[in-house]
Formats: sequence, C-alpha cells, structure tokens
Amino acid sequence: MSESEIRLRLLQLDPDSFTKEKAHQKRELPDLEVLSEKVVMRLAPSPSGPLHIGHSRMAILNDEYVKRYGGELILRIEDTNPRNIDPIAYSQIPEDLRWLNVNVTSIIIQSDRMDIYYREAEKLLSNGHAYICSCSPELFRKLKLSSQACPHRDTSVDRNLESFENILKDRNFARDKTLVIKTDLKHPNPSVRDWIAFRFVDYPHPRTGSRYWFYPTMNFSVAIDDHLLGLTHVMRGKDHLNNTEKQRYIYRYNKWKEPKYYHFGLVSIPDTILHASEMRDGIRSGRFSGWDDVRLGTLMAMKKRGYLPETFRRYWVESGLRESDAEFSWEIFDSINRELIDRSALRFSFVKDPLPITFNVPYNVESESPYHPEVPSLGFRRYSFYGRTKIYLSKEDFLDISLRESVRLKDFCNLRIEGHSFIMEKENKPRKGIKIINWVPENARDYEVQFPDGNIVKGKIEPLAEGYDGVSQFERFGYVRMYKNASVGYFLHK
RNA sequence: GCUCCGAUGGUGUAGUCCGGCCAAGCAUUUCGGCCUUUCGAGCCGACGACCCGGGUUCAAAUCCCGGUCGGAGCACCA
Repeated sequence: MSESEIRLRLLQLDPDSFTKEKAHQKRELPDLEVLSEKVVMRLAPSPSGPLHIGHSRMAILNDEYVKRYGGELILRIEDTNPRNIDPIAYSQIPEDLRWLNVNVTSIIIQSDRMDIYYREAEKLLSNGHAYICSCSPELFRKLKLSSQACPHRDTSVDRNLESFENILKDRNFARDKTLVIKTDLKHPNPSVRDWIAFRFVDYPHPRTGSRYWFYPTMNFSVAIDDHLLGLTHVMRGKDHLNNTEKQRYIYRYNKWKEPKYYHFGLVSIPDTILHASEMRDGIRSGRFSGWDDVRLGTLMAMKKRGYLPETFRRYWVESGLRESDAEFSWEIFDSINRELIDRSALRFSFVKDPLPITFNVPYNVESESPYHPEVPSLGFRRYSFYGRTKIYLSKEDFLDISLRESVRLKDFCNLRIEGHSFIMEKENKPRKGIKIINWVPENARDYEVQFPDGNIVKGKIEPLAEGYDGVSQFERFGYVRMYKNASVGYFLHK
C-alpha cells in the first residue's frame, strides 16, 4: 500500500486525522530542573525605554516556564543608574508585557529598595567580605589587572563601617568612594577580581530625586534581590555569564542557596533599531515620530504595524534556550504572523503609483470581489460600470501590459490593447494563463503606506476600504495595518 | 592578549547528556506542479546540513584530543 493509499484509507476511518495544524507540532521548551514545587522567576529590564523585540524573548521564555510549573513571575525594574533612565519605561514596560500576555505577578522597583542594599552592604563589610575604596578608577583598574591589592583592601572592619556610615550621611565624603566586594585577586578573569558594588552617582533620579548618591551596581542589587525575592531559576542571555560568576560571591558569603542559572545564546536582530539611546536621540531630534515609530524595533512599533503577540511567543518558544548565538529571522517571524493574521485580514485593492486609463464598457458590468476568499460570509466588494469608464492601474502593471495582448482586471473584465487604447473584450471570463492585475475605480482615495525602512509608497485604495481598522491584505502587494479614517497605513509584511 | 561560551542545509531549529532505530526530522526560503479571478492561503514534489583533522569503537552528528571559525565578557552600564 502506498503512502497515499494509506492516507486515503485513514481518512475514511477518521476524517479529522489529517486536518491539521500544519506544522506547529508544538515545539516545546525543554523541562527545567525543578528544585521546588513552584518556580519563582523574574524579568529584569533596565528602564532605559520601552521594551523591544530583544526583551520579548526573555519575557516570554520566563513566562512560559512560570505558566508551565506555576509560581511567580516578578518584574524587577533595575533603575540603579540614574543616568540611564527614561521615565516612560516605568509605565510602558508593564504595558508592553501586558500586551505580550506575559503574566507578571508582582512589580519591584529597585530604587525603592536602597535601604535594603545598604543593610546588606553593611553586613558584608562587617564580615570582612567588602571594603571601602577611594582609589581613582584608573589606579583601581590597573591594580586589578595585575592582581594586586589596592591599599584599602586591608582596612579594618571598624574603619570600613565608619566610612560607610559617613558615605551615607555626607554626600561630599562619598564623592570619591566605592564599595568593593572582595573576591579573588588571582581569578583568571580580571573582571571577577574584586568588583565594585557601589559607586557615587551625582545625578538626580527620576523617582527619588537627590535623596541618594551612593548607588549599587547591577551585580550587587541583582544578587541581593535574586535571593531576597526567592528566585528559583534565573534565565538570561549569556552576556551575563561573567556577572553570574560575580554574583555567586555574594551568595557564597551569605551562605545563600543559589538559583538555577540558564544562559541562552545571543540573537542578533538585523535591520532593526534597538538601542534606547539611538531611539531617544532620534525622537528628540524629530527624526522619529515617537517610541512607536514603525522604523523602530520597539514592541509599541511592532504592535502598530500589526504584529500579534502570539507571533512573538511562537517564535521564541521555537528558538528555545540554545546557548549558541543565532540570527533573528524576519522571514520566519513574518511567516508565523502571516499565518495568524491571514484569516482576519480583509482583502482590498491598492495600486501604487497610480496611472489612469479609460475605456468603454458597452453594457452594465458589476465587479465582485470577496472580502476574504476563504470566508465567503464576509460578502463582496461590488462596483458597477457602464459606458465610459476611468480606473487606475499601478504604474508597474501599466508598463507591463504593453508587452501583452490582453490582461484581466481582477474580478472585472478582460482588456485588450489595440494601439494606444484599451478595449474591453466581449467574452468576460478569465482566460487560462492570462495575467491578472489589480485596479481601483475612479473615486478611489489617495492612500500612503509607510514601510519600516522609512520608505513611503503613495497610491490609491478602493473606496470600500474606507473606515476599515485592522490588518488588510492589499492584493498582490502585502499586508498592511490600516487605521480607521487614516490616510496612512503601515506595511506589515508580504 | 586573557577568561568563558558555542559550532547541524540560505535562515531558525530537532537529535548530542544515556553512541546503533539519523544514508539526519520539522519550519522557513527558493524552484517546479496542482488548485485558485491576488505574487495570499491550501495541496504535491524538488534542491539543500552534521566546521576540519586525528583517536576510541563492530558502530560517532553524538564520546576523547588537537585545530579552525564565530560570539560574549575583560566598566565606578544593565
């Protein structure tokens, strides 16, 4: 029995057995090593701006696991560097996560927790695991690179505690001070040797103003919070590999139980603007219209273009947790989105760079195109013609038809070219093999499509598209997110 | 340079831990064909990969050694 025979046979037995879910044989993430009943995981973005595609990965991966095992997903906003904060992030990040259907169970903001960090720092000082240093950055780095102790490394516990107290009391005293975690001066990786846990920052914080001036570095606050919040699993990019090693010292000194760490490979996202600083500068200078400018890689922009949150989820789940680096594939991402969006995308005719043509329609003809070829219940776009008729074709099609004997205006009629004029053919059926092109009627309205690369395509769209709000498929053009009563739409993908 | 990761078709991945069922699966892209009044969807088919060299073994994508290539980190950023 051949395969097709088998298939046929099965189909007779169980018609549902093949209907299916084409591909998505559910690619699943591997199981975690579950240390306890419930998991506690976290998302730890820095509030330098709204979330972008890159962030969506860690958000979704963590979310997937919390959904699988049950537990908590903490959003921890890491704002311990006042110089690198855009206040919009405090409200936009939770908003972006909601849109992604990431189920955050609690929100923590590190700038609320300064006293906790100070308390933990004091503990480490008391135990001799840290010291206050006043070396210049240059000197400190130099000593470190040559595995030498800085002169402050052996300061007594009491003196360290006293300095620390003064640092917190006296802004000026703090100015040249850092708090350093003792590790191993012989550690093969210089960055892991005695690392800086607090530094002086003389810059107003959007939330706490000038109340603090001695801020923990990421490695310190992360280690403290990961423990205090009870994290069971930490999942992040492998650019944090070294940080994990540094943070482990804090765990070790406090005899805390470590979470399970996972580091996935880096994904480079081509043709996309993702750096907060570049986006912010561009917005400020007027080059971009805002954080949701479709040229940017923010979730806000992608939402505006018509991407679905489900697309992100499927894409990242499919990518998995591999440690090897990879390149983000817009091709695959778009194909997932296309599949999800197609059913609900109404079809419209749009002609780019429109050129008018006129011809005579000798008897009444009504063109009739489905709003969606697979959902006939949505009805048809109908236009009637009789007599002298003017329509628009795209410049591209217009040039192309001069090479042909005749063309088919989609769902309307066949046109024959004779000399410089167009004649509607008597026989109004699509001939096999005939080139089918799009057109819009004379009263089509002007419409622009903005592409993510910044290009703007001008054209005309059929009148029945008026008022549509959602993703449309412009026939033979691509998917476009239209907004009600707007004369500009955003190109989604082919 | 030092430290740490990684390496499966154009792209994204499965398989690698516990060697044989892998002459390597899936998706996407590309190219054919069918269907269709869209260059969309659907269906059928084709092209296309285990980084290199040694070793262990009856047997290696899978284990070991060496090399090559790629990435990350080496900040008082996160």
